[in-house]
Amino acid sequence: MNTNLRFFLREVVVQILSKEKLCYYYFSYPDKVLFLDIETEGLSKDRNDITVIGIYHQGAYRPFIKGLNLHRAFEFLSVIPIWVTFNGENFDIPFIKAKFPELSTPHLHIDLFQLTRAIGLKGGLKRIEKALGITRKTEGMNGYDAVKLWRRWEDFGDKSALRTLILYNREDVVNLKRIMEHVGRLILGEAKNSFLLTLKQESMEGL
DNA sequence: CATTAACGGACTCACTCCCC
DNA sequence: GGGGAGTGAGTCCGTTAATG
Repeated sequence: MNTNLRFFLREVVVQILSKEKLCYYYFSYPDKVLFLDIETEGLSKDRNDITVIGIYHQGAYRPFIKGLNLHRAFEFLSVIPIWVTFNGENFDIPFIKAKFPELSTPHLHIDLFQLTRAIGLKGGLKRIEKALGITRKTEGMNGYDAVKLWRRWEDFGDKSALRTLILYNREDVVNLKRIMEHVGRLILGEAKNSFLLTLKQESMEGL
């Protein structure tokens, strides 16, 4: 086997194992996993602030709101080592780092954006929810609506806007778990099948 | 040996996608 | 609208094979 081919195969194995490993840890340590989704005032972590941090941990959803209790999210984020996000690598975590510079990053970060792509599920969170048959009360809303809802709360004290924003964030973060369960079972199932297939082929060759 | 075409890897660049 | 990652098309360059 030439060097390039060997290098390529090793990369493939590492890729497969890393996906599998993330899912393995997810299912092995459910009490050490939190689902995280933030809402912000805009897209720039330098210019815009976090408005809501939604954390779903052991079946309980907790919203942390700017101006009320946002800093208390730190207590969860600093203690729970496995974080599950959607596109968090490029969005949520840079914002969190900017907000809490003293916070160490998660020991294990599962970015569902990468895992869903890896299994051929294309698109953003909302599109993937649809593909998996997941419905929501805040159907049709997007992140920019979340910005506008926050402005209504902050500028006019509109409590219903804040309630809708929290509901939107709750559905985002709870649906992360449903997607994670689906993707995780699929990846670990595939890994198990490919392992069994290899065993079967090897035993056939032995005959 | 010299030339040329064909091929493939490496690289760039523009574009798209994703989060709010 | 900000910014990072992925993707696909286009380009360049080195290697190889074919041919005179």
